[in-house]
Amino acid sequence: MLIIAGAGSGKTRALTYRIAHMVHERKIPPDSILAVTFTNKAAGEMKERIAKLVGPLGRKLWVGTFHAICARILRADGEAIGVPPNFVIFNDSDQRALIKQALSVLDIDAKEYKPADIHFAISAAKNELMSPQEYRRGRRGPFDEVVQRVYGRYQSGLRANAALDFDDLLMRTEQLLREQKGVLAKYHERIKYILVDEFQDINHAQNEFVRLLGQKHQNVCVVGDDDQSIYGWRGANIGLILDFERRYKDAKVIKLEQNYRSTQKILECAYEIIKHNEDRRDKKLWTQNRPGDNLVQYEAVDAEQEAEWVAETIRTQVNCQLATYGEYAILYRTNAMSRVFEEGLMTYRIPYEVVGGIRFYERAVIRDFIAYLRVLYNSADGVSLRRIINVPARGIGDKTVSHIDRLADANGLTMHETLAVAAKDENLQKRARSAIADFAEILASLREKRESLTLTEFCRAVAEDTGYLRALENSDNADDAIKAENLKEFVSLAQRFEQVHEQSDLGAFLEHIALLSDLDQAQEIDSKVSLMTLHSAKGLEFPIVFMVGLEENVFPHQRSMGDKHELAEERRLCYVGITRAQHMLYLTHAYRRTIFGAPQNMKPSRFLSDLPDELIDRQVDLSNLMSSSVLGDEGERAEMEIGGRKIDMTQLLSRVQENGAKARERSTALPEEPEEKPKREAGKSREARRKRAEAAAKRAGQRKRKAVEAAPQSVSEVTYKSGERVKHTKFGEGIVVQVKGEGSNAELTIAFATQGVKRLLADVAPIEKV
DNA sequence: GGTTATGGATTTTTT
DNA sequence: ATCCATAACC
Repeated sequence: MLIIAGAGSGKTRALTYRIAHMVHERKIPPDSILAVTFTNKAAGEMKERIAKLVGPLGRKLWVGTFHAICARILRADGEAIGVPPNFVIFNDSDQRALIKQALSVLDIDAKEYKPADIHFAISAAKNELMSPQEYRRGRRGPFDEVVQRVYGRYQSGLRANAALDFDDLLMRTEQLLREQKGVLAKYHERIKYILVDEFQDINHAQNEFVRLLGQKHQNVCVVGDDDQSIYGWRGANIGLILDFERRYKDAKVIKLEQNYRSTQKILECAYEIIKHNEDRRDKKLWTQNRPGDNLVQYEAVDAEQEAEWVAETIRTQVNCQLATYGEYAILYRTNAMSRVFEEGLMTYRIPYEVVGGIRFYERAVIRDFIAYLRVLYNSADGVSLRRIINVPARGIGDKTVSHIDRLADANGLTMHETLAVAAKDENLQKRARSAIADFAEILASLREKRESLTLTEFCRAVAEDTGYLRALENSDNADDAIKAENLKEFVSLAQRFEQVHEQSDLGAFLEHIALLSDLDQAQEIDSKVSLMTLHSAKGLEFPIVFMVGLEENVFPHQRSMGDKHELAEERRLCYVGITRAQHMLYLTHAYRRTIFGAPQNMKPSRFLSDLPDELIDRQVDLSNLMSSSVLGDEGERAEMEIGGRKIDMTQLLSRVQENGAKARERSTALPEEPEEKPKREAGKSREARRKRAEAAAKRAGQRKRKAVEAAPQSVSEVTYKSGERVKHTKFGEGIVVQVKGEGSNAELTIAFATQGVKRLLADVAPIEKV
């Protein structure tokens, strides 16, 4: 069965009710049902909802992500194709390290062939189930040649480390099921019903996995929406959802087109965006919900103002009890954009939660510690060993390490085994030898302890015996204190894992953290504004949504420019964002944004101009006019172009009061008294939060100082600020839109109601404030 | 061998 | 603006 389910049409509900029906009405044993999702979040949610419907029986269901399920299959049966049962899972940075190693072995310049690009190519090949040998079919460039060689080397590197990468989990499972008929038969026996969520995001390897598992019983039910396919860059192939009908000849196709989530106006806008895409199944969602309010578009001068406006809007609404913080989401295109919004929210003391982004597990300390655990779990893992061989510094530097490398190569041993050899090698300095011996001793004693200790105790022992924790605590580097805290936090995380999971040995724990990257999700997310990328927002809904940074080259992203398919994907991403909103949607953009530390002029996103005027209320903050790039030199009619729209100056003038009041409000809202640091939430990234809070406080301080400096030096001088109304003896009334310089030397740019825009000197021009 | 200074690249989205 | 790799210095 193929269920084409539009956004907000109750897709997860359809899946969970189907499962409940199968269990309750059809008396199908729950352990013969497999439900597959893409994200842990989705898997968790599904488990929860099924548990509610089905009760304790539901726990026997097999629910998980593709990767988690494959890992489980490979642990159980992978040995048949040479996958070691205690394999570790390499993440991005491990993979990158291995690729760099391969590049240096093959003597290829990492500057010419970027590891990231090669990684991407290898990953793509694996998603297409292509081996290194098959890689070059139909490709013949120097880059492809390099990729092929690195790919081969990389795979043997993985093997030598007893490791699999994310893509291997899929590729090797496919291989296992394809080659080992006995294994396949075993799983056919076990799994009779397969359900797949978000089928539009499926890639070739995953599709093959489903096909092999489902081919016997032909009972496969998939749910998806081609308009929400946003993972093409990861190998997802929309074609496969179409292929489904061909593959399963008597498949039923069901369309869910009623939306239960959003207002009519929001849906209308979503449709206006998506309808521009070609090659989509034409469908139009409808709803019985109320029409709702118009969407609001806000234009800011710069990203800071944009963030401030968002924060202010949220605070005002919450203060008026129109909503609670937990009902808001701020969605942006790239993670890098979260920061400016975090600062804005902090200034207004609004509690928030960043979903995704810099993760706990990606921090250097934590990765170091995990590397220790991995080495102790799987002694073949040389990548991890290399990472921690000199952490904390113990006198085994690069020179010594490459010597060990050579020894390992020469003797055909793992790096770990080579330690014993190296400790006796006369070619090494005595100091290095004893350092190596001490290190090997630490590892050996820890490995022994592993037998008798619980997971938590063992983690504690690793932190202490390796001297890592001590080194961090004794350091006088301020950052190290934070790192020590992190380490302890990690140990208590292990403790929590041990309490929650029945199977809580080291292997299970390592797998858990390898596959679950954002375990530190908020518990009390209900009371906080959620910040996340548009990608992470897929599958979620929020009463009030801010889509921010709607600017060309940000969204649609620069890298998608010029490619029709990628632009179509950006458009789908926009569609996904809009359809997250239940009651209200705000769309914001800024004319200036700092990218890579350099301020850039930005243009409003093309997506904004696709929205129908009558559904959008545009809020143009007058200080936009400060941006001279948007000033037009209009004549008598005194029209100006702002954001591609003609604005009548008289209208503009009528807004002056409002804006002036707002500006005054804003300047008083800004810290008069020293900024009291926003309440911090316990839990994830406490110190990251602290750092950011400090940065924000600093900024606020600077801003304040600036304000003081800008104040008139002498009372006799008249100073002008943008947004103020002035009267010129000849030109009549106008608004100051830009002030260059200070005091009487200032050059003012003034927009006059009848005479257009003029540049005047403050102390010469015959003007006075109105 | 360890620590600090400097220059260059870097940011799409995720299991 | 910040992270990372390499070079210079202790």
